[in-house]
Amino acid sequence: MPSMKRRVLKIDKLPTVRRLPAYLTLLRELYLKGEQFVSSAFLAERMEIEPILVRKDLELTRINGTPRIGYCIGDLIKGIEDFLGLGETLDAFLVGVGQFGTSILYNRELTNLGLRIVAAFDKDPQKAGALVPEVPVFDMVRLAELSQRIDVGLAILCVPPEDAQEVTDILVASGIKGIWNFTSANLVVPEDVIAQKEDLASGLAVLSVKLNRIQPALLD
Amino acid sequence: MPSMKRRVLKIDKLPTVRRLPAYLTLLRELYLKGEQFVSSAFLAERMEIEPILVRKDLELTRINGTPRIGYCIGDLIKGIEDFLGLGETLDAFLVGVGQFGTSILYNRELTNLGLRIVAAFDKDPQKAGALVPEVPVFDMVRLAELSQRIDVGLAILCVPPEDAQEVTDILVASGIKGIWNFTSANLVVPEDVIAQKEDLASGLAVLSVKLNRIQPALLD
DNA sequence: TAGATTGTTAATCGATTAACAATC
DNA sequence: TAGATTGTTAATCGATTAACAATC
Repeated sequence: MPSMKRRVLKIDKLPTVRRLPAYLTLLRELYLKGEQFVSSAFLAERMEIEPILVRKDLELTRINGTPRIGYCIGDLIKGIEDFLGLGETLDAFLVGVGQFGTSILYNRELTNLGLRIVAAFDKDPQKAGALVPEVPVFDMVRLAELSQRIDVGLAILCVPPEDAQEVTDILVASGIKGIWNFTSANLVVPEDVIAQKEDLASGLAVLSVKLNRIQPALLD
Repeated sequence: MPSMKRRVLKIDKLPTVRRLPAYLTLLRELYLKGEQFVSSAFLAERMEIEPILVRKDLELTRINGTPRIGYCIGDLIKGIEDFLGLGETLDAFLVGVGQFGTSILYNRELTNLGLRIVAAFDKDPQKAGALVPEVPVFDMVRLAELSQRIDVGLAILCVPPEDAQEVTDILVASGIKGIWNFTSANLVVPEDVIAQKEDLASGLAVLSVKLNRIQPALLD
C-alpha cells in the first residue's frame, strides 16, 4: 500500500467554481426581469472580468451559447445549479450561535445556494430552546447525541477559536464529512473529512494592500 | 490622453497576501507561548501547504531565516505587520447594522489586523444612538454629513443588496477611497475608488463541489 | 564536521488572455 | 449577405513545486 499524502483536496477549476455563485445571482436577477438571453460581454462588464473569461467559465456548465444571440439565461441558471448540485439541499449543523453564527442563520444568499441549516448548537444554555430565525438551537452538550441521530453532511463552525478543535472532534466522531471553518483555528481532521477554512481577514489584507498601493506616498 | 481601461486593480502576489493574516495569527500564538524560532516545515504543516511555498511567501516580507534554525518569530511578525501597513490603524465606517454588520463590529480578528470602525450607520432610526459594542451607531440620513466631516479611507458595506449602490454613491461623493462590499450587488464606482467584493457564497460553492466529489455515487 | 534548513534558480502546472475560425 | 458573438486553439502569465547549492 503506497503511503498516501494527498492532504488537501485539489479541485479542478477552483477560480471558476468560486465565480459561479456570482453568475447565478446575476442571472437569476436578469431572469426575474424577464430577460431571455445574455452575452458574455454583458456578464463580463457586471463581474468586472474579461468576456473571454466568462465564456471559459460557462464552458464548465456544458451550456452552449448561440453566436449573435448569446446564452439562454434559463439554461445557464439550470446548468450552474446542476453543477453545484443544487438539485438537493445541503443539510448542515451550525455550531456557535454568536454574532457571526447568527448572521449565517439569517443569510439568504446561502439559502439560495441550497444550504439548509437543520439545527444549531451553543455552549450557552440560555440560548437553547430558541428558534433563530426558524432553526432550533440546542445546548452544546447535545451535539454528540444529535449528530449521531441526524444525518447531515456538513457543519458550520462559528465558535471561538479555542473551542474549535474540541467541537471538530465531536463532529468527526459522529461521522460528519465536511466542516466549514469560520474560526481562525487550523483544524486537524482525518483524511476523509474536508475542513475548509474561511478567512475574512484575508480579504482585509488584500484591501489594505490595495489602499496603500493607491496612495503610496502620504509622507512626501 | 490615452484611454485608460485599467478597471480592476491587480495586486502582486495576491495568493501570498491572502495567506499573510493566517501566518500572522499563527505566529502571534507561537510568540505568546514563548517560542523564538520556527521552521518553514512547521508553518507548512499547520497551514496545510508545502514548506517551499511558505519560504516563498515569507520572501515577500523581506525577512530572512537562518539555515538549521528557521525564522525568528518576532521578526516575521514585525515583517508581516509592516507589509500589511499595520503601523497605523485603518479607520472605517460600517454601513448596515444588521446581523452580519453587527458580527463585523464584534470581530476581534479584524481588529487584530488594524481595522478600527469609528462609526456605524443604519436606516432603522431605532438603532441610532446605541453603541455596538463600543462603536456609535448613527441614522443613515447622517451618512453624507458625517462622512464629509470625518476622514476615513474605508467603508464596510453590510446593507441589503438593493440599497448597496445608493449607499455607495453617497460614500463616493464624500471622498471614500475603498469599499469592502459584503453585499451580493455588483457596485459601480469611479476608477479611483476600490470596491472589493467579499462573497461567502463562493466558499460554499467550493465546499459543495468538494463534498460531491468525495461521495460521487450515492446513486449506485 | 555533518546534517538540517534556508534561499535561489529552474521546471511545471494551471489560469487567463489573445487570435481567429465557425456560425447564426 | 454582413456582422456580431460564440467556441476553439494557441500564447502568455503567474503561482506552485522541484532541485540543489549555500550556510549555519
